[in-house]
Amino acid sequence: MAIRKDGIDTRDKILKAASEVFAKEGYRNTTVADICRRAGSNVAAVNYHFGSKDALYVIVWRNAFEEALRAYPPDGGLPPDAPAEQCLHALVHSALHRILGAGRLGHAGRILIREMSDPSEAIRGVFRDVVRPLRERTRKIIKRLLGPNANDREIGFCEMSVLHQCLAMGFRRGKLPPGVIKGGGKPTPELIDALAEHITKFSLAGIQAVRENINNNHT
Amino acid sequence: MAIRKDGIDTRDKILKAASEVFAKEGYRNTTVADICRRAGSNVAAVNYHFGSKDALYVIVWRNAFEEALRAYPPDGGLPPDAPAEQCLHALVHSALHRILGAGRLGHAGRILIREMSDPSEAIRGVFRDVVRPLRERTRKIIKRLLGPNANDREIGFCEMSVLHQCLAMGFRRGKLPPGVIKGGGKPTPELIDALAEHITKFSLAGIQAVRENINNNHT
Amino acid sequence: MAIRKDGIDTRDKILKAASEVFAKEGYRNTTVADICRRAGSNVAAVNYHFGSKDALYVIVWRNAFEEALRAYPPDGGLPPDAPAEQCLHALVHSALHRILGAGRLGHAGRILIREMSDPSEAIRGVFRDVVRPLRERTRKIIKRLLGPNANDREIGFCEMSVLHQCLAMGFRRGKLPPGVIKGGGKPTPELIDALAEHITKFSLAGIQAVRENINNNHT
Amino acid sequence: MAIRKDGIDTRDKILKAASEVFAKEGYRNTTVADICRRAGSNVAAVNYHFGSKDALYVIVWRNAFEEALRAYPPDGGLPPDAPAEQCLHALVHSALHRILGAGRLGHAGRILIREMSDPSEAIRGVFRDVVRPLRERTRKIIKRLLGPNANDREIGFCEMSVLHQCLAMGFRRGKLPPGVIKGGGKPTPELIDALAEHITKFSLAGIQAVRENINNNHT
DNA sequence: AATGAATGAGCCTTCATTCAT
DNA sequence: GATGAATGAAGGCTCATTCAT
Repeated sequence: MAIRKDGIDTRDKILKAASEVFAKEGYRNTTVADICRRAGSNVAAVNYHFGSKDALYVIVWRNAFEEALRAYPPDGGLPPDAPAEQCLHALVHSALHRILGAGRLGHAGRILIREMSDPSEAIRGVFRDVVRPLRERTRKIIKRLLGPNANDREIGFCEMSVLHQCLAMGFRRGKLPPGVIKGGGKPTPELIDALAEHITKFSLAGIQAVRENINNNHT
Repeated sequence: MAIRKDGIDTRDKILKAASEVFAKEGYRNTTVADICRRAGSNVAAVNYHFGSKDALYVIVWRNAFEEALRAYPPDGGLPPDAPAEQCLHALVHSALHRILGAGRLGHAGRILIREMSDPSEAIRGVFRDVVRPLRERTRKIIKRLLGPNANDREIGFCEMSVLHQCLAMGFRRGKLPPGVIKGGGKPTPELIDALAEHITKFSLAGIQAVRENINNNHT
Repeated sequence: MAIRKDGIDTRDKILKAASEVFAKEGYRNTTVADICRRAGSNVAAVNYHFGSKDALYVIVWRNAFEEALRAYPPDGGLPPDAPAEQCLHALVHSALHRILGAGRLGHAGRILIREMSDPSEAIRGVFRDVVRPLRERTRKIIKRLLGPNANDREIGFCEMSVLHQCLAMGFRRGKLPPGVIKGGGKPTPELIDALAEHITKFSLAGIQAVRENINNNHT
Repeated sequence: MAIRKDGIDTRDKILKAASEVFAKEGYRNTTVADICRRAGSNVAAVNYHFGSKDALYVIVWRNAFEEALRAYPPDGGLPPDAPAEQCLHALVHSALHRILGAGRLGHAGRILIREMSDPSEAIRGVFRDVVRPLRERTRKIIKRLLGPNANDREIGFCEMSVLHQCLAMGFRRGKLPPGVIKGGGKPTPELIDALAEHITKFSLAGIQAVRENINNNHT
């Protein structure tokens, strides 16, 4: 019944525009007018389709994260009983792609980073839902790598070491420091892969060192 | 020529209030009224003393950073020819204290983190002036640890690994994940020290692994 | 030429919904969306069927009033030459039922009251058409009760005394003051009848007093 | 220190403008812009001085009512033990002046009437505080006039009969029906006095009739 | 005949800044 | 030197209405 193509189009256009602007500018810096201008629609359109700026933000966020998780699942397609080293690599690899990826696929990471340092009231719930599982997964892998003698603090520290190497990439807003890439431009997929390789190797060595330390102290 | 004591007081009170609120809420979430209410002065005071919200922000930022650097110098008081391992520890230790420290001394770190993920136009210049030297210092230490065969990319990657483990702490806004500290509260100086210990050890092992890899590839 | 049954249905549903909402919330507090939600139709329906919110309001008003007048005619079915006392009672009785009556029949009264204190431009015409005859009828009855010596002011005052006792009930929005009815709830038909009884008796005594006063002054 | 005359002036101008517009148009129909235009100030002034439209409304309301009560106290300056007939007259007289009075003194009544038929959420509390005492006073007088045998319903009915004759005048928004005053214009103080006279006499007769009825039924 | 989509005008409020003392 | 008052430029949202099917 009177399904108008442009109805869906406008909604999607707004969603697209919003995810771009939110990712780039953050919640507070983005105005509804910005989004609508970019989507080529009227200011009232956001409210019509989503109810409020807040609600739009939540939807954009959820969409972006789900899409990114689909494109780069944290298990990298590995079986649950794969070696912990491979699991760690898969985790790091997918996280980096989500955070640094170009286009839509990078929005999730960028929004996430913003939320971490500047949480919008609107989104705490979503945030928790999405970040906790990731942390759990990391934790499990770390546990396997540290062995049975590790205590909570040691696990927690290693968890932070690994995750922070990935998350902090979001700071750079897609730009790597000079020296790593000529001109400090945006990272190519190949560079992201190399970075994942590095972080994995770096972290495995770090974790191994912690493990040895634990075992020495226990004997 | 009596120096207007309370003039200076007001200025200082605003500076103090501003650094607290900016650190906690970020630039855009902070209103001039917030600051002035907290400083016990009136809304016009900010503009009167500093010209604009922007200018106040820049000053707050510079002050906070300089104060933090004085309190926790990145060289930790070590002589320039100290062993690279000690230098790395000093670097990490001071960075963590600047970022996680309680009270005024933590403001610098928190403002820094915010700026990284949400740069205010007002501050790009200051930002560069302040961050680059730190990066240079880190780079030099990494270079010494990696040996003469390391190329720019390898150095850059390790530099990021180390710095990001520190910087990302700012995300947490002073709260560590559960398991590391009971209740996820604010970190004590002791905990910060332990964390510095961990990051240093973790990173040295990571760097060492990278170094071995380099040498293997070169033979 | 099948008559679009659901077309009429929609129109009627809107009319019903509108009369309820208008009576309860008043013209300005009612949104077209409110009405359409309640009618189970879409926002465009009001404009489609009635042209505008204003036009719908006018129609609702007229309908409600005519329906109420049919259900409770001001003459109460009395012959024109019935005793003035009975006519007064019939008038009061029907007015109270129109104003306080439950369901559709009360809408007319409630809308009327609202219009009196907050006239919408849209309706002045209708309002006059509908109120004037009532006033005329009241006036005639009062005249008979006051006798031939009453002047316009005396008639007008008594007219107001009687009508206002009825009309002001609309203020209460269907709730009577505590003491009159337990819990201050909505009036039952029996209570309305009792109230009509009271107002009639009260007013007849009042009018009689005015009449005596007139006659004393004239002698 | 730096008391600016115009500060107070603006606040007062807004208060004045607001009480006029609110009384004339009601809460919902009045825009902040209307008020400020009338007060010759900026739209932001309302928020600056009063915090919100709601808060302004509450203040206007309270002011208007208090001022009106001061100008026309419900006891009319009578001693508490004055004859009930005189008390009733004083009550009616003052109520009518408050409701029909010209200029500022009439605003209270007009706002009151609006609130009765179209309550703003903002004001329920104030409303109760202000109306209940009046009702109590009326009730006491009625009780004295009805004698000891009256029950709650009889008292309540009479209370309504008296109060409604006064309150409903607010409907007219200052205009009396044709016949009472040439041209249906605004009531003069003299006319208001005459009306008070009428309502008192009318009501005393009504109450007396109710009383006789009570006593007949009790024997 | 009917409707989901879209719009623009308008409203209340916030806020950095300026004014006048 | 300092401040209470005042402002204008947005910003988010509501709503009656119009558009396109």
